Amino acid sequence: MKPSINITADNTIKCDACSLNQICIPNKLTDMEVEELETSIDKSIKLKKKQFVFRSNEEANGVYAVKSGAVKTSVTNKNGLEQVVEFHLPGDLLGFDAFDTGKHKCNATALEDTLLCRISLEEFDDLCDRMPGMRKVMFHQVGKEITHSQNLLLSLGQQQTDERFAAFLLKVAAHYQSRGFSSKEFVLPMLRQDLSNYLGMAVETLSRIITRMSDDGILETNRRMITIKDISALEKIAHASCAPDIVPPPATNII
Amino acid sequence: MKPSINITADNTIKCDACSLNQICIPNKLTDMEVEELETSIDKSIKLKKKQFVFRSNEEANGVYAVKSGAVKTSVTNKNGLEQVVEFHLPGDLLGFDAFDTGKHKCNATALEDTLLCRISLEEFDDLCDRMPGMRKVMFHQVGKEITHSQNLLLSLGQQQTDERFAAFLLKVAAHYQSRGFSSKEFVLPMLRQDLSNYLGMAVETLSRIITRMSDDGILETNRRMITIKDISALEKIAHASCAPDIVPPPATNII
DNA sequence: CGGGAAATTGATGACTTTCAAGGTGTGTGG
DNA sequence: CCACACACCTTGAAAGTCATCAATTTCCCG
Repeated sequence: MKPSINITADNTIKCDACSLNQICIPNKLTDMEVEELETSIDKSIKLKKKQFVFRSNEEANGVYAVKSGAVKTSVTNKNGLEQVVEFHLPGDLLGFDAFDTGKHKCNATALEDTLLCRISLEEFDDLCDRMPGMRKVMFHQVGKEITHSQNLLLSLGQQQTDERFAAFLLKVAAHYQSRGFSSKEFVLPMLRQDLSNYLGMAVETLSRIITRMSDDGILETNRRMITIKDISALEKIAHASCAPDIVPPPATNII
Repeated sequence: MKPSINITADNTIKCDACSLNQICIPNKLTDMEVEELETSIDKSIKLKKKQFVFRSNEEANGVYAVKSGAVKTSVTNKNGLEQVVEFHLPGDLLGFDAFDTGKHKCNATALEDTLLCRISLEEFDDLCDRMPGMRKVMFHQVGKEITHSQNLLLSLGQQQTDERFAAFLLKVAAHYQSRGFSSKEFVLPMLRQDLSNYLGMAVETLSRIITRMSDDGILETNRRMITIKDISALEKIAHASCAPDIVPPPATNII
């Protein structure tokens, strides 16, 4: 485990000049609101690989945005077993797991050297009170996290290992595409260990899946760089678990 | 699939007379707030087994509280595969999956004949604006759902089938105990099918686990009635997945 | 450049699913 | 009120998937 350092970096880039402003908090705010937000942000959080952003049961210090690098969030049971809950890439927010109790429910760890922006909880609360756009940010984020958890549950509960990995790749590809990057060629910033944990399988299983898909010409890998060669094959694998006799249930609601 | 009926029942019980008022919304409100809440509740929702409370992608009609019976919520993928997300017992709330977009993300189905109370979204929004207690209810509920999803993820990703079932039983037992009922003897209102789906295993696997635990004297079952005979054995099974060489990570935080 | 962590590969076997059949209970209609 | 049908649950046998263990290779960092 790396030592804890909280370096203060230079702090010159304003939100409206930040390359992430369309996918970060500002995209839901007016120019005036951004101006005000600006004064409340600590843009100097610098983390080295394996350092914690925050830890479970800890009093929350604020809400974070990933500027560069990557962060994983995970929960741990009393036996020390870890389950990775989400990977946070540039533009993603984290820290909302504490917004009801004030204490974090999961651990957040830097996967590589990472830059973060932070708003303190008090200021975030205050901004939520005064800015409708900020409440939108919060609702949107919490809804996103709930949806994410449900999808992951569906994946872990119902899909085979290769289906899960294919679906994961497609999700990451869509993520990068929506941010203007290549959806065919990208870096997976996490260890195989973390990814296999997230996908609910052994490292060896993940490794074998990747090898098999490479052999089949579906993708190419060079360490953490992934190149998708046959996206339709990937889609076919991701949706393989199709029960033939499923019919959509009729709409019998109470209202 | 049962037909859709929306019967209006008699509506005489006030919240402060309801046996669930300590575990339902009123427990976070002042007497005056309850008085006001009272006027906004439709207490007449009556569902038959297998009817939907609401369905995925549907415009949300409100927030619900289970008065009697039981409801399951589940998500479905494009292949029609279902994953049960949660079982809602008397006193539990549901409908918060729509609170950011206004549209539900999951299906909610009555597991047996069920009575519900409902507040419309508009009135809920309005009450949240005016009553601090109501915001507390919302935050608490959303936090609860996030925590629940994370725990279920941890369970599906890291535990063996019998560990998952044991942990589930202990959770239900704790739930009933906290509501003043027996923690040793209770009814599981859901089908084996739904429970096995929730726990991420085949029905047959669940059935075999139950049989084995009965043979081992850990529990007795009569259809849906469960009697826990040896709770410590159950706890031992639930926590079995203890890796011997896990040490708690040192506290290296950024703040 | 060397040590160690991370990733891959292979062999084996446990756990779980699947398929199939039988049993049990519930509810509905006569 | 009874009987029958159907849905639900249980049990058994066989097959597959995936985890585990162990060894090797690759790559990263100091």
